[in-house]
Amino acid sequence: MDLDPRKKEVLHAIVDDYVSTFEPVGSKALIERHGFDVSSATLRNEMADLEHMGLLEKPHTSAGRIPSDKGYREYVDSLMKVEPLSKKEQAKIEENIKSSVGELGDLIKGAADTLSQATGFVSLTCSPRLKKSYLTQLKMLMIEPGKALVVVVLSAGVVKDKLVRIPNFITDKQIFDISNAIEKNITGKPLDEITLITVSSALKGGSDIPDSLLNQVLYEAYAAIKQADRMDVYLEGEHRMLSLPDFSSMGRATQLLGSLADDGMVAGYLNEMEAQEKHNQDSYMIRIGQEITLEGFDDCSFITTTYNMGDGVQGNIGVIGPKRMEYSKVISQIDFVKKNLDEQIKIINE
Amino acid sequence: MDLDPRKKEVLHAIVDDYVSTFEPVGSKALIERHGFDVSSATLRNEMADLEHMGLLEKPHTSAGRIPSDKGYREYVDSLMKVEPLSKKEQAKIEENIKSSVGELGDLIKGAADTLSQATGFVSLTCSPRLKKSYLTQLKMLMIEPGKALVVVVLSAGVVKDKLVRIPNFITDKQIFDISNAIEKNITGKPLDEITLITVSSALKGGSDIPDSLLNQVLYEAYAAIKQADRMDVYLEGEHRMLSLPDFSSMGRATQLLGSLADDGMVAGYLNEMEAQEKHNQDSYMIRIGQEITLEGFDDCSFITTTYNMGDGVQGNIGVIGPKRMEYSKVISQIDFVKKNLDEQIKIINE
DNA sequence: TTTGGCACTCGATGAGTGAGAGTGCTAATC
DNA sequence: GATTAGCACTCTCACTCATCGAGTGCCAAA
Repeated sequence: MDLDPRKKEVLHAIVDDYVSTFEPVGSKALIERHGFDVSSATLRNEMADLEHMGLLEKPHTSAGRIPSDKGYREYVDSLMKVEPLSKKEQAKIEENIKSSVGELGDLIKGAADTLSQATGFVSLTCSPRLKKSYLTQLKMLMIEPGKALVVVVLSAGVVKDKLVRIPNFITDKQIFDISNAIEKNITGKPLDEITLITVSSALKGGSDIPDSLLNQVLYEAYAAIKQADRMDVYLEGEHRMLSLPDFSSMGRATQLLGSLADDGMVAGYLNEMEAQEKHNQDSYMIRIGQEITLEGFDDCSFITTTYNMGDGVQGNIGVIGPKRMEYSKVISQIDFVKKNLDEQIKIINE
Repeated sequence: MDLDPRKKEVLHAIVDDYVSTFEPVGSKALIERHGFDVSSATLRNEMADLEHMGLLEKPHTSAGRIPSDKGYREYVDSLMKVEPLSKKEQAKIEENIKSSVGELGDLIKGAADTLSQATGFVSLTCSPRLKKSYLTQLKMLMIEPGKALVVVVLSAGVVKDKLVRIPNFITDKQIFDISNAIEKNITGKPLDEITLITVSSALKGGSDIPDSLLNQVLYEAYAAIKQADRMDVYLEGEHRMLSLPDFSSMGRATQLLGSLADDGMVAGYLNEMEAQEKHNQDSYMIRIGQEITLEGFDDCSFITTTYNMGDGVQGNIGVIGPKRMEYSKVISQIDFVKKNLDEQIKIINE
């Protein structure tokens, strides 16, 4: 979109104003608050132009203008300048994240909490897609007769486990042997290339256990491996959306929280988003208003980026907020949280 | 509270009416809908009496009556009759719970989802208090140099694990020996009697690892054991509260969801409730309105019961709903979900 | 103890009104 | 050709006011 400089200024000013006041911006207000040295009539003409171009809208005839989805998009793509957070805000985020020590899961949860608190919106984290990471260890541990714990260790130090049932009279020693054999078979293979056949091959016949029982154990091991790839989406701070004027009508609020409650839907959309822009990894994915194809998110924006777990394994972190948000600030916040998270993960992993 | 029979009838009718209509109940409505064969004036007198006794309230002078917290309490304690669910409802719940197969965690989550869906309120589950359960196994598994997985197995078949850091040059074999020694030391002990000293005793000096490093490993093992006792509260269906007329004012809704977002607070209160009525295990704990000492739950009720994991280990399951609820029905629903959950857990554990 | 009658209270509803903010358009001006 | 002043017009919002109806409390009679 090619706008002459003044139109850019006007759009910029209207977005800024609307975001901070949540009130349609009129030509007079624009002069008062932004020191344009032209008359209100001139601005009215500019605004009418911007409206024809689809960048602004009017809620009704005698109100000021608000940015359209396209207007926000233009603002995000070409107008805004992302500035770093103040020292104070940085310190708060740093402190928050550092205090959520412990395991990886706690750390990510802590980052999500921090992000939601900082932005006042819903934060979203998604466990890394592990399809491409490879398996480094597989252990099966007898818990009691008939029950074993399968521990799957992946590259990037990710550990997953699953409690499975096995035939009752399989012994400690047998499980140990089986898991060693499986491990030998599949170590180093990317997760998405492991099939039940890969798991089983080279095992049958080499054991003193009847095939049918062995198959059961193998299947459980295989299921545990596949489950490691489960995509976990975690949303935090849903209630914060209720305090926003954007969702102060009960209807909208109900609908939004209802949609958010369906983790699976959000996870699916995240996947879709990622497929759309595979090119620029490590940068931001932004979806504004109706660009979001999910029902009920017309007044929202998604902003996500990736965090790094090493070995190229990446998860997602970001926010879901009202489309009327301070994009530049929110992006800084996400960016800073992400950096801190990356750092802490590195420390955990050595 | 000793009420003459007609007062009982009147209170019963008012609670029923108010719960289903959410409108203050007047003397006329009472006659129309409940076929009392006395005049409205008589009922007015009865209602005035019940109000003096603190069982009813008036929102304002010219409105009907609504039950007070004390009124609901009387209703719950002496008036209502709990009736079994219809076959249809039973079937739906059964089906729902059976479809959430997999690990214990999935099962409990599934039960919570089912309960929330059936009642339309927030469901609440809490992992069992494990203080009194004893340790049956402890294994440490080397993941990579410097990292080990501690697997803690408790009575009732509960398995917990934690990824810990250990000194870099401790070997596979050493970890194996240490975990065996610890296991020997504490197997059979109740969780709350295990201290760092119990874990360490009889180990020092008996190994070729320097004490300071050994201590680090022991401490991590101890931390993993202690963490097994972590009380996990899971709330599901918060958004459903928004659809209830009871919380249709934005202010109340915001406050309620804000409070619910603090899992820790709810967990703490649950503990407190349990301490108060240790006598009648396996039955219901009900808290109505202001009986709940947490801020912001004046219009809510908690109803919880316990589910059984075997060996006397019990977790909690229940709902948080508006105090204006069909208590008898909700109790039946909780009861039925609990029974199904108990059954499924038994199947998982054999 | 119950009942009919009556005056009174109070919230909800809806119509009417005026103020205020903002627009688009036209004609004059730079 | 771009800018501006002026003006008629539109639409929302807040406020007032009157009315309606459901429900109460109380009193006197049955």
